[in-house]
Amino acid sequence: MTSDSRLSWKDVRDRIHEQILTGRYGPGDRLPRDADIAEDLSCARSTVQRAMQDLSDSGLVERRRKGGTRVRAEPVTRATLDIPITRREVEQRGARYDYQLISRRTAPAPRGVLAAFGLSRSRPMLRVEALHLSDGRPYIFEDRWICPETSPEVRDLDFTGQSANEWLVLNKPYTRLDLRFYAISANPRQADLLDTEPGAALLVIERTTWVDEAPITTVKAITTPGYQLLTGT
Amino acid sequence: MTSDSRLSWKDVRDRIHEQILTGRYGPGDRLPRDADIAEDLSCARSTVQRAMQDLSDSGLVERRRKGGTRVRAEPVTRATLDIPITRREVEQRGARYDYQLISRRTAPAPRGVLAAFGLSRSRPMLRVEALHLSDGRPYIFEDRWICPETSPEVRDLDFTGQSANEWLVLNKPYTRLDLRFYAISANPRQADLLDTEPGAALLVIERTTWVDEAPITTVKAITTPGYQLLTGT
DNA sequence: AACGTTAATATGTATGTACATATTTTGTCA
DNA sequence: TGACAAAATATGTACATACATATTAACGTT
Repeated sequence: MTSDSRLSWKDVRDRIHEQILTGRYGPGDRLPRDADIAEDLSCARSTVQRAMQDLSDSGLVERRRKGGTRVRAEPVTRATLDIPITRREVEQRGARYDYQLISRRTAPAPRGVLAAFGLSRSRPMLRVEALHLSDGRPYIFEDRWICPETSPEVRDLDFTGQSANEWLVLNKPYTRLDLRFYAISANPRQADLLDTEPGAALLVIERTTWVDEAPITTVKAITTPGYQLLTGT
Repeated sequence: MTSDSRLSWKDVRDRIHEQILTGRYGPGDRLPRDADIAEDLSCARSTVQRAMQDLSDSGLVERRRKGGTRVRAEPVTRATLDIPITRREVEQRGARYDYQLISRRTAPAPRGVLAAFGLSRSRPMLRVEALHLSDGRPYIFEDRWICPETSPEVRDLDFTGQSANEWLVLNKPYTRLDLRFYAISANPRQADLLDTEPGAALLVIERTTWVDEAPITTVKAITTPGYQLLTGT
């Protein structure tokens, strides 16, 4: 990758990956130590280290100090998921984006919300319901709770122009994120809002964020029928 | 992290992360070059590089040669998803795992399967339908197509004892993976297999894998009602 | 002003060395 | 034999240096 003579860490990674692919090393097998591989390929140990780091990140291999490196015995399917701001998601599909605030009011957080945050005692939070539209048709309905103790600014925001989704993602970076996906049957209200039939199967993307243990927001993004969430490109 | 005097790359990363959190650098802003940060913190540039690499991987920051480092203007919610082998998933919940082969036969791959692989002309593939059970109750129904040209071994496997899920994950590492999630309404057959009502909302996890452009398998994992897919721990 | 070439520059990579850290292994003593 | 301490060891990190590479900025020519 770097030059034609020197070995790049990606070359080393691919080499080892291939040896795993071809069965040279099977699940649970121990690989040679970095230093030996480095000598074998006549490159620096740090180059092997970088390659191994990547293989470890991708879940193919497990490394432990003194224990060495071994191929994962119980492999997992690991993927990275990118969820953009909804506006951007719509626009990137070449559609026109619209946003509609449905409700915004403060109320004591219900049990489900407290559970998502891992809180025990109840407290008032800001609930924002909104609809994202693609080419004028409902796209995602979001039901969001925001903790005003962590984000006092929200008291002065009405979320009519800019969605809470966008404002939070732009202004409230998080240190911890929980994501969950599941399917629900549309209840009458959801069906009405999303312009579909009650009972329709809907994918829900639930997201909860914190800054250092302090809860920021939790949101249920209820998608329209047929919505698909993809990995990669 | 390393010692008490020297600065570890995680320290540097957290420091910069915090400066982004506190608004010292906002979306789109350009950060100082690595070398300057290194001098500021009196550490090596490679330490800053390592920290920046991590911030870049986590989607918080974008780096371009000569262009420098800047805070992502359109942030994304990035998460890593680990999908274990179904057997292990069940066992880790403390439940008993059972597996039931429903059908195994060769047939021309339908359009949807060819589309998933990105193939144009049809060809025969092995279809395997199976049920994973948790404590004797249906857990996931998998509808899988395997390309026998890429994995000739499957011709001699009956998948009665070991599931195709497990065999493939253990023996067929992939180089490319596509994942998609969506919701469906159970049709009568699915409802019957999963012991639920027709019309129930079900989460579907669709997975397609390749080795270097050669298709391995594509599978629809149709989960039981209430199933949730989580990130992190 | 428009365009293509050249220089400048910030990040990316490779290397060697020196320690740090987490485990395992070994050794010792009761 | 068993428990605990000490040595051995493989990975992890930090640093300094040298070069590679991609991209922007500068510059001159038409």
